[in-house]
Amino acid sequence: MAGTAFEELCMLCETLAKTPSRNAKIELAARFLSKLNSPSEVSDAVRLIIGEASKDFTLNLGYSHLLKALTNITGVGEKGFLAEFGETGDLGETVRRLLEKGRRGVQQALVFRRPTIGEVAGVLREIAEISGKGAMAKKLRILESYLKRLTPLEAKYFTKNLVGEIRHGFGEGLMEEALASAFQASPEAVRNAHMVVGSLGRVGEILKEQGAGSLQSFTVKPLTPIRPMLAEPAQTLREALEEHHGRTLLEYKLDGARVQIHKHHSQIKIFSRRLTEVTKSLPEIVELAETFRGEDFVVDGEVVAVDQSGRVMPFQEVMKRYRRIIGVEEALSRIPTRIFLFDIVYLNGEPLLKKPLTERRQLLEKVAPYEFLTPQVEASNLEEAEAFFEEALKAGCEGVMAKRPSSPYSPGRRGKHWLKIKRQPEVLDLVIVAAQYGYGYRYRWLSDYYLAALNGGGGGGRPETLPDYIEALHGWRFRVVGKTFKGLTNAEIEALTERLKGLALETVGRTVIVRPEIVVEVGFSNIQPSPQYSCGYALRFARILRIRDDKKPEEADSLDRVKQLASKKLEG
DNA sequence: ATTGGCTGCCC
DNA sequence: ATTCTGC
DNA sequence: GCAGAATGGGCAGCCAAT
Repeated sequence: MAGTAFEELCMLCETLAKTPSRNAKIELAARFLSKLNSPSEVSDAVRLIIGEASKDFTLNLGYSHLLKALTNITGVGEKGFLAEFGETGDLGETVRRLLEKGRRGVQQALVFRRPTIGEVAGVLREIAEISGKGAMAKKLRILESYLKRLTPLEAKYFTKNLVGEIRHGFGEGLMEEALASAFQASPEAVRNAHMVVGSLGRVGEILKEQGAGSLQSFTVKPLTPIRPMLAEPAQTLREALEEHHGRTLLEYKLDGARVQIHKHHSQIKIFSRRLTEVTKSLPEIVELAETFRGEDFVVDGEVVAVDQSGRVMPFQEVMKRYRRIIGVEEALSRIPTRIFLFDIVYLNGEPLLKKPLTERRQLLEKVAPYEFLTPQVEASNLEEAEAFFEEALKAGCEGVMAKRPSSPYSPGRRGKHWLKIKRQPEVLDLVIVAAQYGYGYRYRWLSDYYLAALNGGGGGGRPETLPDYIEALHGWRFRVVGKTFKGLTNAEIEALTERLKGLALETVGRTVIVRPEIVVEVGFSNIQPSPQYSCGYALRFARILRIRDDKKPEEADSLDRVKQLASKKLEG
């Protein structure tokens, strides 16, 4: 049977974008999916509708390559591209409009047979598979030839899939519902299968091929990663205790990287939070896992970097190990790691997802020696909880996790079974020295702000980066220590945009450098050494807490204060 | 052989 | 990762 | 309360340019 046209999928996406009601979106998508011809077509369609394709295989092709290809096809340069982009804030829509204005090489899209869903997915797969010398040129050639033969509408959604931003308000969660509706399965069964197999496209394929009944057999099995269970943020320990009815299990929340360790017979694999394999980067963890008891198991934990004396090192240090595949041996001795396990979801033939946490913890204690487990206490009052929290901070943690003792392991879910309580953010008053126009629904607003501290001297020299240039324009009176788009409501962003436009000094691309007059109170979790900002410091997880109209820029915090806070952290 | 731009993935 | 917003 | 959107700093890897 002939495949369904990709254009039909594009039209569905256009309708989804215009439909606000979630239920209506689900019905539209379900109707579309149930019409499709084959399991592989369902798989491809699901991926292309929610943008899973670009995440499933790595394209190594993005914005700049797209710009290059577009320049070759339409003759429009970066300026023309930015001008068009500024009209909508959407890459896909920009491509559509530019192609409508005309392309070189008299490639009439209509001359070609319309590509099917399977063909478009195949091209993306093809692009992903190219590597080695000359790879970029080859990828670009394919991209260009494809952009030439697609209609503008098709090119829009091809582009959106390329860069992975679909932006029609229809993501994984709603696709799960749509698949359930299209194939008469329960949403829970679809969700469960998704969490275990990792890809919704694959779930759709199975549904089309084997029907809804087949989903029941899906559960954890060693060497196939499942999506890790997630935690919801909570403000206070009190809140966590209340949520868990006065009795909760507290664990260290370490600032490392999530790992899922699988053992099957003698084979060991380690997976990251997003299910990529990191086994080769962590040979010492593999060696360690070989000593654990249990023929087959799947355990969940956090890997952190430690120094020679075993003290937990900052997050940046693990990252030097985490996805490294070149020079692993050398890095191994330079940056030792340590594993902290906190859960087990499979042991010797038996999935443990439905067992209560307390029971899983007991099994985990039988599998791995105590020193490799995350410290855990049971707290039934605030004093106990606070004492443990303090202890966790002293040990170098970002805070604690609070887990409901009876909770099952719900892969990929973020719920109140697991709560994370982080230490209070640190605060600085900083000056907005520049702002950037946003993307998507924020494209008309200056929604992203460069934050700077007062300079006590230093700086100067030839500007090399945009932050340098901003600092130079202000006579190096301020030093940029971060950038944020978080914390303000849309109404506040809109109002701030108007104020900032009135303070504009110079525009560079989509960035507006402004007179340094607006002071904001900024919360953040950390100050880290920065290779990016020339002052050498950067804020982690910065967000605006409030606008300080009561403060003048010269009353903002200084770079010296930033330095002090950073070094205090190191001693602590 | 090194450097730099870019992407993808950690948080 | 964090934050806000519409359903 | 959930799902989705918008976007941060910094790391390694890959490839192209020098």
